[in-house]
Parts: sequence; C-alpha cells; structure tokens
Amino acid sequence: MDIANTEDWRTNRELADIFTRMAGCYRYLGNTERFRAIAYERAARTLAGLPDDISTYATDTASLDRLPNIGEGIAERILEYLQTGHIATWDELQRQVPIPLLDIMEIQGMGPATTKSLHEALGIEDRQDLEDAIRDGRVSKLRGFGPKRLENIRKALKLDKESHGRLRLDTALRIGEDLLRQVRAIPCVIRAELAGSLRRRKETIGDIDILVTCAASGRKSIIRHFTRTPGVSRVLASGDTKASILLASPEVQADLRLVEPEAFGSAFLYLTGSREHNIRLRSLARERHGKINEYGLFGPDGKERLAGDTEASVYQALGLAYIEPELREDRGELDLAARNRLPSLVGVRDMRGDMQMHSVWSDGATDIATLASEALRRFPRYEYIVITDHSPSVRIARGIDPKGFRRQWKEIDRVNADIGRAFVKKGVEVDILADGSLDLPDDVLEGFEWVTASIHSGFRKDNTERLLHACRHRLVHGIGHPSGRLLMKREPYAVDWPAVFRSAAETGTSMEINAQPDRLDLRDDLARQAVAAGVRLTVSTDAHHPSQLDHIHLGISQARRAGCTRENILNTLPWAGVRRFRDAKASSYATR
DNA sequence: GCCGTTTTCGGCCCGACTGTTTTCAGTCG
Repeated sequence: MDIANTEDWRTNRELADIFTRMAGCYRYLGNTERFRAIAYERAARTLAGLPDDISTYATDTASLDRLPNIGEGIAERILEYLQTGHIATWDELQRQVPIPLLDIMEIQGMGPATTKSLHEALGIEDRQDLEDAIRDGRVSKLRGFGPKRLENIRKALKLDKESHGRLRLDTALRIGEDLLRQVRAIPCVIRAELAGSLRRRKETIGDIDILVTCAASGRKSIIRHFTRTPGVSRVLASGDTKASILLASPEVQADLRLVEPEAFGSAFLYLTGSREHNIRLRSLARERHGKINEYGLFGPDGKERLAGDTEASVYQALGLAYIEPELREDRGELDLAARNRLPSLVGVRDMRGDMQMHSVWSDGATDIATLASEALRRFPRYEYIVITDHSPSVRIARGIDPKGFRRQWKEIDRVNADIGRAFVKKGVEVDILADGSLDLPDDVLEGFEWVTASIHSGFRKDNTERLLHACRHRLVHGIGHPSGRLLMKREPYAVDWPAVFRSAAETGTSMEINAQPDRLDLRDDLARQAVAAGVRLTVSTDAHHPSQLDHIHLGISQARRAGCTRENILNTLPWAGVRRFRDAKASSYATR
C-alpha cells in the first residue's frame, strides 16, 4: 500500500495547519496584511475539507488553481511543500513573528494589536512571559492597559488554562435547553430560541447563543434578568441589545441577543452562523448591491427592507432555497441552494430501527426485554432493534462466547414471542483482531441476523488493513464506530479512508454513525465522503442503558450535518430492506 | 492572496460592546 496515503491525508492537514499559522502571522503583522491572512485562512479550510490527498490535485499549478480559494500564489506554495518539504515564505514569517505569540492571540481579549504592542513594549514572547509581566506590574504601566482590561486578560488566561473551552453536544444541549426555559420565563420575552453551533448541532460547542424577540421597551429588564440567572459566575458584557454571562460548572459562556419581532429571521440567521456561512450570504447580498445585517436584508439604498421576518424570506430574496442549520458550514450549501439541489435531510422520524445496543449479556445495564419495551415506548415507529453484545475477546466488556450467544438467542426468541413479532434481532458486535480476522468463527457468525465488526484495541497504529479485512469478510454487514475516536479524549487512529470507503462500497458493507455523544463516529465530513463513495450508512445508538436510546437524535444530527438523505441510511428501511442489503453481500460472495 | 452574471482592479461581512480616552481602536461573534 502507498504509505504516504495511509494517514488520513496527513499532507492536507499539515498544509492546512501551516496556512492557518501563516494567516496568524499575517494578522499579527497588521492591517496591511489582513486580507492576505483571510486568503490563507480560506485556503486552509479548503485543504482541510478536501476529500482526497492534495497530491492527487497537485500535478501542476493550473489544476490546484481550480480549487476554491487556492490561486496562483498558494498553489505555488503547495507545490513547493510537496517537492521540497518546506515553504520559504513560512520560514521567513517564522523569523519575523515569534510563533508562540500566535498562542497568545488565541486568548480571549488578546488580538493581534494587543499582542504586538506587548511584544514590542515588553519583549513578551510567549504565554509565560505574559503571565509574568502582568504579575510584576510591567503591563499596568503601559498606556492603554487600565485595571479593568488587565483583570480581563488575567481571567481569560486562567480560564484558557483550566478548561479547554468546549463542551460535548449532549452536555451543551442539556445546559442550553435549561437556560432557554429560564429565558422564556422572563417577562416581556416574546420568543426565545437556541442558535449558534448548538442549533447547527456541532459535535462540540464553544458557547451557548440565545436569540430573544421583545419590544424595545422590555430590553433593559430582560438583560437584567438574564445577567442574574442562577448559576452565573460572571457577567462578561451587558449592553442594550446583548449580554454575555459565564455559567459555572461546567464553565460555559452564554450570549443573549435581543431584537424586535420583525427582525427575527435575519437575527436568527446571523446568530446561528456559521460565521463562514454568514460571510458568504453577506457577500452574495453585496454582489446584488444589497446588505444583510441582524436587522434584515436591505436594498441598494440601505433603507428599503427586502426581507428579514423569517430565515426563509432572506434566503428566498437572495434566490436561495431554505438551508437547514446543520448544513450552514460553507461546504458548498449555498451553491446547492442556488440550484435548488439541496438534499432532503434524514430525520429521526424516518428511522425504522436501531442497529446497535448492548444488554446485560455483555456490558449493557439492562436485560433484552427492557431494552425492547423501552425502545417501543420511546420510538413507536421502530420496527426492530438489533442487540449487538460483544464477542469474547473484548474482556473488559464481558464479551460472550459461542455457547453464551446460543443461550442469548433463546432469550431473544422468548422476548419476541411476548411482543408478538420479531422485534428484537440477533446481532453481534464482533471484535476485529490485530491481524484483521474476527474473534468468532464463521459457523457462529452465520447464526446472527446482523454482524457489526469493530476495533477495540491498537488505537495508535494505522488500522486501514484491519478495516479492509473486515469489509472483505462475507459475514460482516457493517463496521462499528469506524474511526475509534473519543471526543476530547482519544484521537482517531490512522486510516486511509478513501481505500476503506471504496472497499465498503464494493463489498456492500455498511458504515456506522455511532450516536454515543463521545463518539459521533463517523464524524460528519467522513460520513459525507463515505456517502459520496457509494457507502450505505447506519445510524445506531450503541446504547448501554435504555435512556441512551434517545441518543439517536445526536446520531441523526450528525447524519444531517453530513448531508444524508433517508436513502443514505440503511435503517430507515423496514427489516426486509436491511435483510436484502445483507443478503446481497452474501450472494455476491457465493458467486465469486 | 483570491476573485469576477457590472470588475483583471479594487474590493474583501457587519454591528455591538468595552475600556480608555476625549472621539475611537480593538475585539468578538
């Protein structure tokens, strides 16, 4: 195998990383370079989102130039990097700008200008220097650094050190919905909604945004109530139309924005983002001599208001179809909306079953009968659930041996007899061993109605070959949590995804979007690439407790962010459809 | 440095809040 291609497009990431840091340097160098900085940031985004290794585009400058946000200059630098392993401009920038200063610019309140003035006045080179200079009073002697500003920087430094700032989607949703309930109870609030990355259902959330409509006369009182919400540890900002608070445990920032009811749509759009999506929208308005801000879409005179009461009205006035929040990431959705080619996104109501969960037979918390009744109670539309307890080698999860599975099947038969139909399916999460083989023999695997194969060890190495082996196994129907990542805890292992997706599509093997909030694996961009490669996905909760059956909402959000339609997701089909998918693989192997 | 359904030059999203200063620059979302 091509070694250079086995590490999840290492070169794309390296280049994106360099360009991001180059952008940081240009920002630091000041206003004259700020558009160059933006250009490098955009190029970095393009590289990071590329479905294939950059070298496949990099035959010459012209073919690179065809990629969005990559022109002649950056194309030359990409080629230079591929050919020589370094970029002369980047080397030069590193001589001009102390790179640890980029770190300082990440701290809230510390922009390029502040960072530069501290570097020039006090020779501050890194975070430690900054802390020292604040402590021994050198900073406070400088013009422009009053006591309040100093205190803010001190607190920002502390916060940045303690928390790495982001919350998991499930945690942020819980806190956000709780806060939303309190905001809705404030007098004078007409309407309140969660916006921001929470509404876009990003896998991790930096802060909570709430949009409120009210009459102008109610603003002061609403802001006052909001900043006195129980659990507020600090008020970060508080003006006429917006306020920011810091909630304690877990520490997270929440922003409130007030607008009048007729501006709801444009404000919702603005506050939902993403930033990049908004910039595209505003550029589009500008191309047509208009202007978008929080208050509406305005005509050339800046006064005539063309739209803004609903989000749809703004999109429509710009000649775009309505774009679902999960798609607003500037990944080509505006283009699709302009051509009316947006996908019709899958929803939880489309789901006919859950493809992975665990019972007390291995590491689950409840018995099969309870899982079945809870699934039916929570999701009356479900026609099946698949019990996928662990195979023997996953000791930590009390994996079951073949004899145990035969006993388990009898229990499943009894539960189904009680329900009166074959609601519970006999599945397994079989372990993919180090050499790519499975830890149950074929004659046992043949007894299951659904076989998911997953990796539970060897997270540090390249696991491409193991996944390819599993895809090529005639009795494997799906790959579970394919990348092995744990959000904010464990990086995904290295995989040559194009090769694995190609193999999954060829062999008729599905790939999972695992809905556990710390997995969400495949992540959105990989799921998108899998679908583009012709892979069928499943969305499953991997529930270890009945309450976790509700995680299907998180999994579906991830699928929606990947642009998935119902057709892309296998378990939107009745079981007969799942069986056809499964049997198609078996029969293609029988004829080989 | 990138980009073009008025442009190959002249733009590059837009407004609120803070802190410090005395009319505004810097930062953020």
